[in-house]
Amino acid sequence: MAIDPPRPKAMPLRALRAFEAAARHESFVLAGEELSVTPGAIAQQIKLLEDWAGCRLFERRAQGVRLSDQGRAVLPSLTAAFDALGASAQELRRAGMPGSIRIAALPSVAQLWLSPRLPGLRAAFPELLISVTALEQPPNLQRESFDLALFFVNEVPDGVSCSVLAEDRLFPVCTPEIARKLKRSAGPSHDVLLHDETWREDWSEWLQAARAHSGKHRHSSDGRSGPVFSLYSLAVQAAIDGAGLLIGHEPLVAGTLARGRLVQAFSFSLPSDKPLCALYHPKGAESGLCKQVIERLRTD
Amino acid sequence: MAIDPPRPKAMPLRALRAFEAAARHESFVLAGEELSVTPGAIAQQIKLLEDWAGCRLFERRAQGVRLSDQGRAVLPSLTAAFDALGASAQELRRAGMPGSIRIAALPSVAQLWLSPRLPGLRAAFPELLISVTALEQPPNLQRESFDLALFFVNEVPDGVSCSVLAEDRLFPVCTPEIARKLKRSAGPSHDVLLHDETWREDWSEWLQAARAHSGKHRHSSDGRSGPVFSLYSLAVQAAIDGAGLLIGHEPLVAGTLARGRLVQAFSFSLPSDKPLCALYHPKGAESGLCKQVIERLRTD
DNA sequence: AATCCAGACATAGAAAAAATGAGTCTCCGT
DNA sequence: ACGGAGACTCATTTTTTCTATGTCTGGATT
Repeated sequence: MAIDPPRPKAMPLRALRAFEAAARHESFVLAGEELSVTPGAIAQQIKLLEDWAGCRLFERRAQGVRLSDQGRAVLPSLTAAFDALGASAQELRRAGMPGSIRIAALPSVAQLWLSPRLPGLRAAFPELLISVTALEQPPNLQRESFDLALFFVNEVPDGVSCSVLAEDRLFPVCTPEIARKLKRSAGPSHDVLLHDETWREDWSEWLQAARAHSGKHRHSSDGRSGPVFSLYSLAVQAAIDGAGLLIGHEPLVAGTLARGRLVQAFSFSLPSDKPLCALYHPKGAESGLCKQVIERLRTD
Repeated sequence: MAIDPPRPKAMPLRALRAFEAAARHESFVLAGEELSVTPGAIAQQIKLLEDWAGCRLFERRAQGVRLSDQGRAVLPSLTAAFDALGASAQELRRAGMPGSIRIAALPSVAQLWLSPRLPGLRAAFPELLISVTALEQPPNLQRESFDLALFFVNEVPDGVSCSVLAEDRLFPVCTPEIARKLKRSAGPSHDVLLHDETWREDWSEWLQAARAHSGKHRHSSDGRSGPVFSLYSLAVQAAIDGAGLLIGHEPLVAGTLARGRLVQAFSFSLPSDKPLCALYHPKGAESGLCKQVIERLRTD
């Protein structure tokens, strides 16, 4: 009669977090990215949790993992629990640093859109401590300690508020000199196409839409050739330096266009379905402040 | 302009758990006991969290800690979040081991009350896997993986169901030989009093109540003298061996009394306000099974 | 007033947990 | 058949967490 087996171990918190992320993405690679660890670390945590729980949480397949029924059953409540935990933690953190606002933004947005507006923002809220962090992906506002996220998005997770700052339109831009040359050749057939790492399909999409629209703008490479920049602002700089044609995102190149350093190369512009949005947590203690900041940014 | 500070670290889960426990108890010592670590470990985790959040969570005083306002503000939601997390984790674990029931019980209850009933229970539920763990304190059923907890309690935490298995009464017990001797001396004035570690006040309380009731039963030591046993079952065994007088808890000595090994030494018995209860989580997947088991135990 | 004591703290060192890195395997799609 | 993506394992390294020990503080006790 098994009296007194060792007291069952407390739930493995990190393993639960790893599982929650992995289950949500149905991928160890993506979970690893979310938590900033390697996929191997996720795999180990999952194994740990499987041992603790006594059942398989994922079906392993060569091309990825698939959530087991048991795993699927608890995922919603687990996610809700971690969101609640995140909310509490953020509440704590905000209590610790009142009168400050943490902004997350796409690197290109931070540099090309937000940066010029920061002086005005500081002037409008002199007491406010502003910090800006560049992220490739929108953070989970329920979990991570940002008050405001500036990204191009078209769908918003539950429990997050969204305010559109600017619509996005795609069109090729280049220096005025190159534009004059293009006037004669009627299309970018053989010109250098500049690309951004995170928007590699921009040229393909624009070319396809432009052809459908006007029959023109055939390009030899179908929009895949040319140098790729890891930061959009570098690509913009290259375009300013006359290195070739870049697909401009309207909110990001507006300033440069206004200063005449770049011009719209062709009249066709492709509306994007992902406007530049300000995302924020409506329950955040600073959400009133947040709204004021957004209003200021939008009207700047 | 501080672009791109290092990405803020994810919330420190263990530190949050430590804080939640410490805040709930307003004591690092108790929190340490709950989590099975030293108070120093709790203090370190708290410091970590304070650094992360950027504010003091406790006021330190020589005689203990006092929760700060910020800390107090988040405690309810934090507790709720961890309860939710615990519920999810337990759900996972139950999925992993269906058809089993984990019982936590006071060591004395496990040995003296539950043990004799286990064969009957196994007979009634042949397929059921039963595990029994002895604990000094009732576990938090929201967090720990027990389906059923058997303890003497008079108040039940929120969200936990309680079924009374037996009322408790306190009265001195001893061997029949000693009882005969006592008949002549009219009270336990100079006899050896046996004590249990976790119920050290039993003798004092019984003596006080007995004196108030009948004016008799004065004891030279006021109920503080005599050997102390770390397990009640050892004290019972000592009493059976004629080592002295022990305060019997009715549900725990009923069997021994029935077998005639011990007898009630004096007629006065003190009703306890803490009946022997079966605690269980009403939302547990196995709670139907749980109720059947309780019913079986109660009628045994 | 002197002493005791409980509880919190700091530090160093030990122990445990987690993460990495490299190499392997398996299936999918070409 | 081949290449690639994704996950696995295992050994190693790094980080985190815990303990052990001694100190300090302020209320309670004598």
